[in-house]
Amino acid sequence: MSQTVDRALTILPLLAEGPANLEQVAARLGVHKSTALRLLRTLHAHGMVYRQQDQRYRLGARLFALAQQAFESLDVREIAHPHLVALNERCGHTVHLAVYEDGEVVYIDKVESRYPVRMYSRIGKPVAITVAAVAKLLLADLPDAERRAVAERLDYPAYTARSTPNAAAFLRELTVVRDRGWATDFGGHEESINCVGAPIRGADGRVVAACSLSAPNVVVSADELLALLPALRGTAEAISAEFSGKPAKPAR
Amino acid sequence: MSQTVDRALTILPLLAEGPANLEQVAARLGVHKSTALRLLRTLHAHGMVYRQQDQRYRLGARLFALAQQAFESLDVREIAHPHLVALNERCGHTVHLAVYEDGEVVYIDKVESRYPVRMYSRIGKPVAITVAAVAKLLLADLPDAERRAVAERLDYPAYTARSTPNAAAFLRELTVVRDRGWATDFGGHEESINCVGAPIRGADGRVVAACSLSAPNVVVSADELLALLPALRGTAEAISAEFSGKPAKPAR
DNA sequence: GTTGCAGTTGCAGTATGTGCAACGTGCGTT
DNA sequence: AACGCACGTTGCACATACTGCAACTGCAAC
Repeated sequence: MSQTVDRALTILPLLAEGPANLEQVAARLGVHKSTALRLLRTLHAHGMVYRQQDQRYRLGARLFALAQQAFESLDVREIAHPHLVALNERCGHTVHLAVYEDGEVVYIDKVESRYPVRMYSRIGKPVAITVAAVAKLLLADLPDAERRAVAERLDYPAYTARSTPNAAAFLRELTVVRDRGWATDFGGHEESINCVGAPIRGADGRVVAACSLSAPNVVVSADELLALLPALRGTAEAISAEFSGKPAKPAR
Repeated sequence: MSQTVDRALTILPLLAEGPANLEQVAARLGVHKSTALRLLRTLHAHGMVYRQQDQRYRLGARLFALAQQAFESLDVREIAHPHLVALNERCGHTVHLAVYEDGEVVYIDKVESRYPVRMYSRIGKPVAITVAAVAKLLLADLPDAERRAVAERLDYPAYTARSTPNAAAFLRELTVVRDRGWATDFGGHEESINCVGAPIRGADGRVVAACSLSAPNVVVSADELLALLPALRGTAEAISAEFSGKPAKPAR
C-alpha cells in the first residue's frame, strides 16, 4: 500500500464532512502543511477537490462524473431498471435496488412513486446494513467465513425497538432469510416503515443484487405488503433470468 | 504535485471506461505491474475501486457515497430544488440546474416530467459546454481572461449544423448572453431540442449556477419556449434571492 | 505602519515508491 | 492427466520522489 496515496484518499471523506482549509486538512492527516498542500494540489489537478473562493477545499465535480460513469457500467442496474419501474407502476410503492461490495451495501437504484424528483438523493447512500431487507439478502448469500466476519465487525445501532440487536441475532436472521429466499424489515430502521425484499441471482445462483418494496404502515399494513411478495419475487426472478440469460456483455 | 497520487488518480477515469485488469492498468499508466498493483491495492482499501470475480478492477461503491455527500453539501442545489420542481409543474418541461467548476460545467439537478425515473442518470454528467444554454450563462460571467482561456482550450464538436463552430463565435455568443441576461440553445446539441436558460446569482451578483428549460420542438416551438422565459427568469431570480438572502449557512 | 495569520516555496535527508526477477496459481490445451 | 502459458503476487536493492523544516509572501486587522 502506498502511504502517499493513502493520505490523499483520506482527504476525500474528510472533505465530505464539509469544506476545510489547508491547516485543518494537515491537522486531520497528521502531516505538515506543505505535505497536505501537495496532496490537495494533486487532487485538485484531477478535479477531485475544488477550491472555493474563501480558499477552502471541498469535493470536486469530477467525483460526480466518475460516480455517474460507475453507475452506468453496472450491468445489473441497467437490466433491472425497467423491471423495477414496472413493479412500481403496479403497486405504487418505493422500489429499491442494492448491491454488496466489500462489507458495504449501497443502493444503486430507486423508484419512488410519490416524490419522483427526489429519488437520486438516496442513490449511493450506504444502506442501514443490519436491518434493511436488501442487506440481509445480500449478506445471507456470502460464504460462511466472510458472512461471520462482516457480522462481527458491524455496529448494531438501535434505530428502533425492533432493530437487530447484535451479531448473533443478525446471523440467525440471515440463516432464515437464506433458507426462505426473501427478507423483511418491519420497522427495524424507521418505526413506521415496512419493507420486503427478494434476491437477484446470477447464472451461477449467487446473489448479485437485491430489490425491495417499502411502504409506511399507515398506508399499507405488514400483511398487505406481504401480499405483494409474489409480485416482488416475480420481478426479482425476471431480472435474474435476463441477467443470467445474456452473459455476453459488449466487452471492450 | 505528487507523482504517486497523480498516477493513482489517473486510474479512476481509466476504469470509468470499463473494467480493466492489472496489466492493462499498468500499461495505460506506463508503469510496472507491481507499481500498478500497489496503487490499486491502496485505492481498493479506500473503496474507490472494486475487484470483481474475474479479478478485474472497476470503480467502487465509495465513489457513490462521496459523490452523494458532495451533492448534499451544495447549498445552491438544496435551495434551488423546490423552485425547479415548481417550475416543472407549471410548464411540464425538463428543468436543469448546472454549475461551473474549473473549466467544466456539470448538471447538479434535473427535473424531468416524462421520464422521472431516469433523471438521475444525467446528473453529474459533464454538459456539452460549447452549446448548452446553462454553459453559456456560466462562462459568460467569468473574468475576461479566464473566459477567453477556457474558450480557446475547448473543442467545438459539430453536434448539429447549429452548434457553436469555434472559439470566436463562442466568445461573441457569450457577450450577447451576458448583456441580455439569458441564453438559448436552439438545436445546437440535438437537432430537435430547444432550450432556454437563466442565471442564478449570489449576493455579490456573480453567477453561481444556471437553470434551464428544455423541450423537443415537436412539442413546443422555439417561440413557445421563449414565451416561458418570464417564468424561468422568475424562478432563477427567486432562487438567487433565497441564496443571497440567507448567507448564514451552518458553517462548521 | 505594524502585527499576525494562512498559504506558499526551496531545500536537504531519507523514508518511500519503483522496477526487476523469481515465484505462485489458475486455466485452457494437447 | 500433465503440461504450458498468462497473469497476479512477492521480496529486495536502488534511487527517486516525498517529507518536514524554516523562511518568505500576501493579505487583513488593528
